[in-house]
Amino acid sequence: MAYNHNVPENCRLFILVGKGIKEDAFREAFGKYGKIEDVWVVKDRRSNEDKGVVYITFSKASEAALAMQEMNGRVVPGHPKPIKVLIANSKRDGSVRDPHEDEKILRLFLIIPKSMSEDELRREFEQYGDIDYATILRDKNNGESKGFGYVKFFRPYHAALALENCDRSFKPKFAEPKMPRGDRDNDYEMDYQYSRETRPPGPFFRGPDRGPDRGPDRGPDRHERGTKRGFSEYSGRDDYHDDGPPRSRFSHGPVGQHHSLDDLEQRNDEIADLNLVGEGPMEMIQNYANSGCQRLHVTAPLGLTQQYLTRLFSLIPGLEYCDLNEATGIAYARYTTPQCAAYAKDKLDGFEYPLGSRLIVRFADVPNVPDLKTASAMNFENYGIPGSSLERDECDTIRKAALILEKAGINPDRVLASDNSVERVTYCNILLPLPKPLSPEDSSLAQRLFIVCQPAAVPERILRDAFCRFGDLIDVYLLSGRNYGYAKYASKECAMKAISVLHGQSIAGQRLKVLEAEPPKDENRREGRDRHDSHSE
DNA sequence: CGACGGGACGC
DNA sequence: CGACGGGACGC
Repeated sequence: MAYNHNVPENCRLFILVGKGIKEDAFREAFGKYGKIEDVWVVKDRRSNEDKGVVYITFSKASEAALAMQEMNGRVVPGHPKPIKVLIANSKRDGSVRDPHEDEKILRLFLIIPKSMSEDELRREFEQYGDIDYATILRDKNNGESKGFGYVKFFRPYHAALALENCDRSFKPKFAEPKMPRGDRDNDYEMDYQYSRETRPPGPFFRGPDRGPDRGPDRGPDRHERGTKRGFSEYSGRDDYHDDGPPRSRFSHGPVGQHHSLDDLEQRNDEIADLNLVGEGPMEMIQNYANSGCQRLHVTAPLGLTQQYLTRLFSLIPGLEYCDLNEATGIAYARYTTPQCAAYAKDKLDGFEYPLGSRLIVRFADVPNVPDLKTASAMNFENYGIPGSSLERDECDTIRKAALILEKAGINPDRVLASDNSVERVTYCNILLPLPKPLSPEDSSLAQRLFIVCQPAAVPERILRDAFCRFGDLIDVYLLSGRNYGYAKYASKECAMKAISVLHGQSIAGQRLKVLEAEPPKDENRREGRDRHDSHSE
């Protein structure tokens, strides 16, 4: 536990190769899927010969999962044999293979608000990819939620994306495999499920060439990738290898700064998945009513830059230009067809960008008729709060789009101010210091703050973004269903700084009170050294 | 088919 | 006024 506790789970690949391993070729081939932290070519201790194994550690599980998905069964330049790529066991587990080890990379354990239904849970997580099941554990007697549950994906990449991007209050972890016992033997009979043959043609998918090493017993070639996949319909890890990007969900591709703008543009059609299932994106755009207007009028939050806005609007196919007056926050964007423009308006109006504020998108050349959606888009303080005036579909759309942005290396959460020690964030009335990393969850608590949001609660991600900026933040949360809560800091100085800056300010439209917390209600006194425990053991 | 180096570091 | 969160899977 000394050096290990900050490495994310499932971010290391175990790769089977032949001898004669060239490390650089691996760095080159795998580097495009993410940030490589370590490459280790395993050699025999005495003879110094390759053992045919390479470990590659990525900075995140999603990068490793994507690399596995894309590289398994492929040939690395300079190496004759196709490689096999697996998520490595933790060092602790050694080489033992759990019969249900896929659960370690497909299934998440989650803390779930008691009020949330399984349907809501599923909807919340299916933005990251296809879900096998979403379950909430309930009390056997009264059916009440126990406050936790599981979501299982079909692909490790999607599980990792969910883990890394879902609201932190879910406290997501990769689930430990746990099987009632003895059941699901048929797991081992069905194999295949995903194969290259089911991949549609097109630039985002590798050609129909089948990897040379698919193994002899892949089962029938044609297999539909329907939505009704059963519980135990796949088994070996091979199933999610080698399958290219997922189809009916957008795939985010490489993550963060490794994602080039070109990659982004290549994935234009995937944004069409924002809220539609079934139709192809182009068809869908064609089906938009011809408003007769190709030009959009955009009202952007002050501080948003030309570059970011252009990147956002170019996610919708057909952008001709996007010109922002950074002084006024007014932009005009033009698309090649009225349908594209209508599509862009539909997708981006009300879009939360950056965190805590929204874009307003109108047709530029027709009379401005405010509609319901616009009205709700403007009161951002309601976003994400139960009873919000936003329809669920809209929230989903916004979340999905924000996710795409993040994966594209655009940070939707902040807009830099000219001074580079503080920045303007549109959810807050004052300039704030730049975000700082959180302290590990097991850090020792130095100071607790009591927070009140008046009159209503503020989404947790916004609180986190605000309170982390003073450093050493361990956690911040509101009590469920309440407008008050706590922030925990690992140092008193940082906590006091948070009070001095944030107390009395406005966050997402709510007035904030930030005070030193009183000691917890009925906590066992850890004072002094009196340990006159009468209990044995 | 198939599994683990080096360096790590607060007292 | 506004005070204390949740954590592993059916018998």
